[in-house]
Amino acid sequence: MAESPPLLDPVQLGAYFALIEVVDLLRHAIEQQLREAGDLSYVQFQLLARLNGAPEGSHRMTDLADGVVYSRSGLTYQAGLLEKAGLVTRAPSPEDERSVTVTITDAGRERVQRVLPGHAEVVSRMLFQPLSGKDVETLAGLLQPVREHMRSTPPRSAARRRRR
Amino acid sequence: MAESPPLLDPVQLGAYFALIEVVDLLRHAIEQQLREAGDLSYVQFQLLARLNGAPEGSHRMTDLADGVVYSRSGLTYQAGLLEKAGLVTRAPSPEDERSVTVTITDAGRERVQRVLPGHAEVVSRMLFQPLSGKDVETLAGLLQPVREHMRSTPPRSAARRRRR
DNA sequence: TATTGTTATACTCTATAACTATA
DNA sequence: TATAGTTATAGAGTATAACAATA
Repeated sequence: MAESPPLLDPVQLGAYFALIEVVDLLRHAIEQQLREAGDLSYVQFQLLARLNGAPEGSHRMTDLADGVVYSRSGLTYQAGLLEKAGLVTRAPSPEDERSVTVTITDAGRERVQRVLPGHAEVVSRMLFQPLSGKDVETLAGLLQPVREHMRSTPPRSAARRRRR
Repeated sequence: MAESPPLLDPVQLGAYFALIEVVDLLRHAIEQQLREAGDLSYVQFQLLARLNGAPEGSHRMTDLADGVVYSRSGLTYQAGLLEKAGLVTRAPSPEDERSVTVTITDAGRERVQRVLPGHAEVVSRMLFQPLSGKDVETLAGLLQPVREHMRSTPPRSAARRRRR
């Protein structure tokens, strides 16, 4: 049996560690800002923001889950919190009685607006301040293919994640 | 009052979203791998890895906390779990009786070794597969200054984080 | 039968505040 | 007084499995 070479070279390790640390610090700061400015968790903000950007301010639960949450029950839980807070409503979908349509309320839109400036400020200050415009383009250009690759690649132990 | 321009331009938004999504998916996959291969959470793995890389396999609690955990009690909790699992030991520091020195055990080192190949495989496959060697260098070069900037910048609401 | 969503439940993790002990 | 760490406690979030209803 041959000795397997290390799977990651030093440059890769550096990129990986930096990536994780940067996002960790950024995310922590954002979560604090969202909590203080609008009493929202990051997941809740993501859900609201997605609804806010949707044509009718609505999505089916299944569509909402995509990319934000990893289990159905997790989404039900978060949607329940948002509903209790009056930021969304839930109603059976007209076309498919099994589905639930989640809709953002006016209060929900206001909440997003209230939180947005501070959110952008944190991202701008922490992430983009040390980067030039050209840098940001480069960064976006590098991450785009990675994102697509991750989205399209079935998580190696598939079964478990049929439903995201 | 002047209308404030959006703080983030479309390219920045794209970079930001991609960054968050990529790390989110990556981290989720890694956490699954670590749990299955070695019954470790990411935080626990980070702590063990740091100890494993330390000169004597030891760190004071305070040093250990740095960058991995955001509250002292959180570290006590995780260190307690690792100790209960026999992966580290804790003992009062010789020089400063207030401090606790955490040391990785042989079992701890074995655990890290057991988990490492799979970890590297996930990172390699998910993150680096779509990137060229040159891309990785560029990415590392972009993230490095951001990382340093974040480390050196006091979190705007300082007081709360005197102790990390 | 397959899909959509909810519920019950159990568990992990995090954070705040109060506390102990040493410097 | 300040620092290092622990404990008690409470809360937020997540995931699995069992379930009900619709397609």
